[in-house]
Amino acid sequence: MESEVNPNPNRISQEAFAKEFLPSISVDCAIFGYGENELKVLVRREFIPFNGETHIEWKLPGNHVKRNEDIDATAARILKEQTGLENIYVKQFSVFSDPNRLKINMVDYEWLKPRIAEDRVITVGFYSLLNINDVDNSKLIEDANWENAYDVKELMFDHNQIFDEAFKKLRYDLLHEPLVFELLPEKFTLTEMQKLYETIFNTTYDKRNYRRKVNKMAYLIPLDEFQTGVSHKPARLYSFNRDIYEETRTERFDFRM
Amino acid sequence: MESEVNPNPNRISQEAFAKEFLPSISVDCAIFGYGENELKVLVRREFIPFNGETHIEWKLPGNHVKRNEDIDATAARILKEQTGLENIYVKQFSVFSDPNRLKINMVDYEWLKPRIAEDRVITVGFYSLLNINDVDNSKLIEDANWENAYDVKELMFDHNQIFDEAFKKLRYDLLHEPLVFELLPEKFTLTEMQKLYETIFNTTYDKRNYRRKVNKMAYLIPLDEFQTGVSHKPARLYSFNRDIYEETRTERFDFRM
DNA sequence: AAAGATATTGTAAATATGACACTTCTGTAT
DNA sequence: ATACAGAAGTGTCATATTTACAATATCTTT
Repeated sequence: MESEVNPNPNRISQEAFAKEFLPSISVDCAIFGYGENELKVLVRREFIPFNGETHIEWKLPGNHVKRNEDIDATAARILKEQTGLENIYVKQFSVFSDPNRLKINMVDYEWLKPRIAEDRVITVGFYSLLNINDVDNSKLIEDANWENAYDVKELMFDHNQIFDEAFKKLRYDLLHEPLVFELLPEKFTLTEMQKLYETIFNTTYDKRNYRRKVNKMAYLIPLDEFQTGVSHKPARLYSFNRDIYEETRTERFDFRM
Repeated sequence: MESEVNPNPNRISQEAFAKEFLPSISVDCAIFGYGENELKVLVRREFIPFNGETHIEWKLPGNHVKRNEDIDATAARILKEQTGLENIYVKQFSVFSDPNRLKINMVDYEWLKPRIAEDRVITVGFYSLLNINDVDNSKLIEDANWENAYDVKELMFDHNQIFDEAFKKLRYDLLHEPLVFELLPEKFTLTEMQKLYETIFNTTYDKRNYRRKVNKMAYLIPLDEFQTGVSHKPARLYSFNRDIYEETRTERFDFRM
C-alpha cells in the first residue's frame, strides 16, 4: 500500500504526496497466480531499518488512491506495476478499516510513519487472478516473490488477515462465478480445468462425474484443436464463451440448507 | 453520508469536522425493512435551497467515518441514528469511488460543498436488514420514509446506483447465506418465510415443494408453539439455530453452468 | 510392436426436483 | 350446533441429477 508511493521519504514531501494521493485510502491486492498445478500469491519484500539492524519483511502489494482515479484504476495500476500486465481481472472484496490496523507491529508502523500523511489508512482489499505463465518474470519487479498460497509467511500490518479473506472470497466466488477462466489460458483442456479446481479447493473430483458436469455448460466450447508436445494422447482444447454464459446464466434458490 | 454530520454548516467549522471525522470516507446504507409482505428501504428527505427555491430531494442515510471507529461502527451508528435500533445486521457490499460521484447533479453538489472538507468522498456501501415491526416509528427520525424497494424514487448523488447494487447483492446473499432470519421475527411460520422469499424475489413457490426443501434444513427448529390470534388453523412456529447451521454448512461446486 | 501415459466414456442406485389437489384445523358467522 | 372461511399441512409419480465405480481408446516413445 505505502511503499511504492513514496520509496524515499526524503525526496517526496508529504505535501506533494497529499496533493497527488488521497492520504487516508489505499488499495492492497492479493494477486493470485496459477501455474504448474500450484496456486501462488505475490508478496513484496521490504527492508526495515530498526535499532541499527535491517529487518526483512513482506507485504501484499498496494498503493494509495490517486486523487483523480477510482479504486479499480488504483488496483489496475498496482497490477501493472507489479506484473507488467494490463487488463487483468481484479475484484474488490472487503474494506479493512480498523483504526489500529497499521499499528499491530510497532516496527512496521515506525517504518511507515514518515511515508504517509495520516496515522490511519483505510484500505480496500482486492484480489486479482492471472496465469503465472503470462507474467514475464524479467519484468517482475525486484523484491517480488510468488509464494505458495497454502503456506504464506508472516506479513506486515494486517496483511495476513487481508490475504486470508481474499483466499476465502476467491474460493467462494469460484463456486458461483466463472472465474476459473481468468486463471486458465485462452485454450485449455478439461483436465487442466479440473486440476485448477482441485488445487484451489485442495481436493479431488471423480473425472467422469466432473466431465459430465462441465459438459452441460453450453458456454464451454469444444474446439477442433488438441494439445501438442505431450507424449501421450493429446487432449481436446476448450474455450470459454462469455456471451453464452451471460445469456444462459440463472440463479436458483439454493443457499446451503 | 453528509447531512447528519453537519446539518448546519454555520455552526460546525470544517476544521472541527476534520478533527472528528475522516474527511474523504463515508458510509452509505441501504436499510431494508420487511413487513406486511412488502420490502421497503429507508430514505431521507433533504431540503435543498437553490436559485431562491427549495428543492426536496431524497438520499440514502449515511455518515462520515469517525477518526476512532471502524466502518462497521459507522454503519451501526447510522442504523442507531435512523431507526433507534442496535445490534442490527449490517454488511458492506461495495466501495463507490468515482471521483465525480458527488457531482452528477450540480444542485446536489452545491448543497453539499459547504458541508464537507474534501471535494471527493469515497463511500462504502452497506446494506442492512431489519423487521419493520421492530422499529418504533415514533423514534424514526423526521424526514425519513420507508420506500417500496420495487419503486424507489430518484435519489441524490449516485445513491440510486448504490441502492441498485445493494438490492442485487441482497438477493445474491439471500440465495447463499441464511440472511432470511435477519428479516424474520425470532419465531416464525414456514409460510412467513416463504412469503419473504417470494417478496424479495418477486415470484412464487409451490408450497409443498418449498416445505419439503426447508424441512431438510437441520438448523430450522420446529417449536412446540403455534401462531395465536389468527382465525384459522394456527401454524407451527420455527426458529433458526445458527450453531447447527455453522456445523452443517457445506459449499459445493455449483456455480451456474 | 510393446510400453507408457493420459484421454475418454457408461451404468446402475440413490437422491433431488417439479408438477399437481385434497384434507385438517381453527375461528367466526349464522 | 352447524356451516363457512381461511390458511395449514401433507403424498405421489415422473423426471432429472448425483454419486460411486473401471475399462477401453489414442497417442508418443522406445
